[in-house]
Amino acid sequence: MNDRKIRILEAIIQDYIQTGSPVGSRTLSKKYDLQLSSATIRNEMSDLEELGLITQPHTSAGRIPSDKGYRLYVDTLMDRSDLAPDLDLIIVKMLQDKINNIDLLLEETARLVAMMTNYATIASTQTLTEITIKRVQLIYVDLKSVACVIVTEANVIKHHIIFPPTEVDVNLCLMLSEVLNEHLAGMTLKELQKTDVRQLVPDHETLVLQIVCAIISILQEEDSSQVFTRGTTNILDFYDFNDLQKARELLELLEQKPYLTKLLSKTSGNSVNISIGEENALEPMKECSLVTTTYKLGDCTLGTIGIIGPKRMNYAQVVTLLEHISYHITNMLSE
Amino acid sequence: MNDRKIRILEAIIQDYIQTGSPVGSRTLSKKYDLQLSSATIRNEMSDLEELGLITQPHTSAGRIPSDKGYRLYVDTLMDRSDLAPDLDLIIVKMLQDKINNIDLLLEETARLVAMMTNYATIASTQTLTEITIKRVQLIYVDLKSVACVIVTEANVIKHHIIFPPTEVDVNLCLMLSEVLNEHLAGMTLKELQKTDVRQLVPDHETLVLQIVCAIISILQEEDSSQVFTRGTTNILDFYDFNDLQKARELLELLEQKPYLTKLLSKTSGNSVNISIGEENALEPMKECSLVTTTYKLGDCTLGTIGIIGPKRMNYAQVVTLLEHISYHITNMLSE
DNA sequence: AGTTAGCACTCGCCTTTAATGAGTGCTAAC
DNA sequence: GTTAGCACTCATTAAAGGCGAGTGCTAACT
Repeated sequence: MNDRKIRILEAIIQDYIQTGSPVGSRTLSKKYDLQLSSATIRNEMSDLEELGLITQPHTSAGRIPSDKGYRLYVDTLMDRSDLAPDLDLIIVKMLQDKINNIDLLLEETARLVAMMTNYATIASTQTLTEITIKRVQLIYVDLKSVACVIVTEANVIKHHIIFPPTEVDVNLCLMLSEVLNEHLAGMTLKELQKTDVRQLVPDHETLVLQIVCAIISILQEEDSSQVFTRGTTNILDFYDFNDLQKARELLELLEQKPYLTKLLSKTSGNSVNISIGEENALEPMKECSLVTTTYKLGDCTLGTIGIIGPKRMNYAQVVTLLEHISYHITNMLSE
Repeated sequence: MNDRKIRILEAIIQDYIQTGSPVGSRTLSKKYDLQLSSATIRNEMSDLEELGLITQPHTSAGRIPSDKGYRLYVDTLMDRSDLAPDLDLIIVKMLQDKINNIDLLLEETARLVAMMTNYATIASTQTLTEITIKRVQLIYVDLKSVACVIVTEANVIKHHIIFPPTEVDVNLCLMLSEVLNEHLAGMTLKELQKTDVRQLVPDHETLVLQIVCAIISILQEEDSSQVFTRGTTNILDFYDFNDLQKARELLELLEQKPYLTKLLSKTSGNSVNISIGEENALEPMKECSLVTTTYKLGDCTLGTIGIIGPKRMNYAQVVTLLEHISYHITNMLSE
């Protein structure tokens, strides 16, 4: 791997990302300032193919980058492109009035990212298992039903309606709210599960148990994590007409929350994550790349944003955009 | 329009719904028990075309039903097919444990319908403008924020977080909850808007005003109506490969809540509604049919279910299914 | 030894051409 | 009023041929 090979590989990847058709030696020698004849480039390309960085779709076609080639590119070659400064402004403007409602914020973010990139976008709130409870409140609905509302550390509000075995009244609800608040505020799900709540209110042991079960189910239910997808139809552009079937499978997958949650769950660390082609676990994603990032409140991950594009997506643009979005949201949330 | 024409029209529509390719006179005379030669049928078909009930995609092709033809069919010709009795059981089983959470119920319903029909399915909760408030509760979150939770007549719970101008405490929240409950419970949005709330708690006029505004915005916000779509990829089957573009437009439309709400808002009456081809207002829907129904609690419409299929959809099956689903949900909810 | 020009060969893609067959309208006979 | 027969239409499919981008290999050049 000499410097010349690197330059040629970079040119191939850039050209392929731009045009979408296999890149030939003649194109490279003419379009890029490599100072080499097409024959020399052909020799180098042959080597690059042996190294597994590029492949030929068929004999007598140009070369396209392999997964390994893309990986090398995003890891070492790619330089972050700058984001147009007015885009920063737009991002902040579009999102700042949604900052009080995390669901709306997510939805808007997904819309925005999809619009700016023309790729499919997913945004999700984290499951609440590691978030602490800030407040618990029971609301008397009628004789036979009580709404159980919890507010988490991140000001996310969730609720669940329960039907107690015996009739209830307003005062009971208030009293229990007070007791529960006192004992449960500040706990995470794990702590809550370890707590023995049966002694809290001796007269209403079963009711309290029922309520705490409801809270636990709110926190751990998959349903507590919202997921939004936007711009999914862009997927139809990734594939050629003949394998519409594949695009369809992917679209179907994006309709199902469990898969989406799984897809985004791998996002780790505090920067941008990239998963290319075969690196993706899910079958329909193996022709795609996934770029994800998270946004946080303090140390606590609140949600994830992901972009699904073709393997030949504009990584530089996408990474830059996600970095900025994540930065702005994290910033706004911490105020 | 003699009886023979009706029989021929019916045969054409049935055959086209089944096969999807234009129906010719010879096919009709052989496949259906009309006791007529193809030549006679040709003459009748020519008449049916003049009446605007069928059309030819091009000279020398068979006939396909026009929108007007389908309309006649669903209005007078179509006989309800029976639903397999075990399907009734499945419907009840799948839905009954979601009955306490209207959002989950909807999501599951959409999934179920999409699975059973292989058409795209939409389900939405109604906007809450005409529903009465059953209970209001303020939850003290921290010094600077208060969660405002309302429970509606249908046990739907909604919330909104507000940031009062001055600091608050637990007792203030409880006191205000009590007062608001006393005065607002039983009101609909319209009544609420007419009410002058400024005198309720003289010491906290602005706060109360802010809270009531929050309630109003919860009730009237478009966002308060959840919409779920399932099986949207089935749309790709409706169109041929060449006008993939149209399918795409429709898919895009189904990603945008305002359009979906608009689409379903036309559903009226208490039975099943059918809208065929050009009868649909939205451009990308003009190649489709939409079948909708509602489910209710008492007199109050709680939500809508809609199925989007090709104009040649199996109306009998879809109508029957929706009737049953609507019946079961309405039934379950009223318990 | 590295680089380049030249050449034969490959193969996907596009266009043209021809064949096929389902279907129609019209006419004349039953 | 119904039906058989016939000429005609036209989308669809398959085969054939030309085009062009691209490759690998060889031999010559620096």
